[in-house]
Amino acid sequence: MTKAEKTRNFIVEKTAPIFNMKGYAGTSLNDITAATGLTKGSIYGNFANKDEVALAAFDYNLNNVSSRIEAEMSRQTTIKDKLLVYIDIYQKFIDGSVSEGGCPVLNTAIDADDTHPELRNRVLKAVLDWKNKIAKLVEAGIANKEISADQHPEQIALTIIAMVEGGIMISKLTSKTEYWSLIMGSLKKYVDGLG
Amino acid sequence: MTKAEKTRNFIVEKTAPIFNMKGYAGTSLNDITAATGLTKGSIYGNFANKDEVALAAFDYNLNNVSSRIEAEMSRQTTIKDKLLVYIDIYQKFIDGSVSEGGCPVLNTAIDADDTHPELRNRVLKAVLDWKNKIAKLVEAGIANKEISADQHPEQIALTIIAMVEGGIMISKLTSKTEYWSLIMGSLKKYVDGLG
DNA sequence: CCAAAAATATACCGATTGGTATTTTAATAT
DNA sequence: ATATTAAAATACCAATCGGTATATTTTTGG
Repeated sequence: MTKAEKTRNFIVEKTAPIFNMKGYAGTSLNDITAATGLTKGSIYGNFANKDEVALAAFDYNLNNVSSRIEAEMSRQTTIKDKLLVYIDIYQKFIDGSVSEGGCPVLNTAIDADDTHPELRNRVLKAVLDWKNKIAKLVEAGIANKEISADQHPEQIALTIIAMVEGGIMISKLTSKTEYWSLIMGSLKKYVDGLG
Repeated sequence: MTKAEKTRNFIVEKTAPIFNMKGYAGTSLNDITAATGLTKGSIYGNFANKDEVALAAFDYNLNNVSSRIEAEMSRQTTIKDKLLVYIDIYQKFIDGSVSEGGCPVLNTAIDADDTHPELRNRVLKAVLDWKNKIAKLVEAGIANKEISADQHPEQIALTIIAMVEGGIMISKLTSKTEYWSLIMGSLKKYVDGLG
């Protein structure tokens, strides 16, 4: 890893939580230099512009959550347990014990969908990938009789994502982990009722 | 209504969709003057600062959705049908046939929760009021035997809000009304299963 | 250790930000 | 109709915005 690569990573690590909390328009270059301790010249020596930093920060934030989810999923044996890993993982993103600012998918979707096409495309891909991943899990669950055959994989995937992301919005806004538990209780019941 | 009141309303009407789409930090005073055709002097003659415009715009956007929901709810007779009015109402907010930028509660919650305490407090109150309103409906449903007595009103309220708001995020981001239909299909099933 | 190259810091740029003091225009009450 | 008041437009402000050219410092290969 060259010095430039190290610095690039360093900048992304330090600014990713800021972009996640303040959004693209709300994060200034002053925020970026303050968080890194670097100067504007150094930032622009490693990134062409603010957009590139924001895009890299989103990728970093997304990988941060999806890698944790993937790791936890591989520890689970049943499909239903795999579908429920979001509950524990995202709790940590809500209470701030892991990253700051909540879910980057939700934040970036709201932040960028009417304002920043490039960023929107990335989070769009993330949501579609997420949906397809869950749908495939459901198909596997149908194949091994864990889930009944009359279930609609895509619908289940979308419903799970909606409950998770909606739950994050509510719990983060209200700072009530109890609300997260209640909503996730409904999700458990939903997944349990799939077959 | 005095001239000043008229102008105030005019400014709020014109800028409300912009704040809903671009967020607080993303909406500049230039956006405001461009949307209204007024000058900065006129804006600041009617509002103390940008914050006041943003707060008034949120109130306007919130009232826009909640008044439509209330009107549609009063047309429904059963509790379950009342709980399902969000499906049709919010579809119009997603496809842009009514207002622009999606749900102001979701947008403002994500935009403000880490950045703008005053705006956050307003949307926080909106979500809690919304939750309490649904919980009361559920209690009425339990009272008239429409919903079984072992159901948890607050949990149901939070679950419905989560599914609606999560569904809005997905459907707006992907521009797929089909996804909205699928998620709302799950909501219907959920509400139907309450008793 | 030393020269070439790479990375960072400094100093600056025009444009835009939110906001204000003052002047001009429009509305209103007598 | 006119004097008074209210509202809107003009012209300005310092600060910050994203970005760049250049100088200085580090790193790296020989």
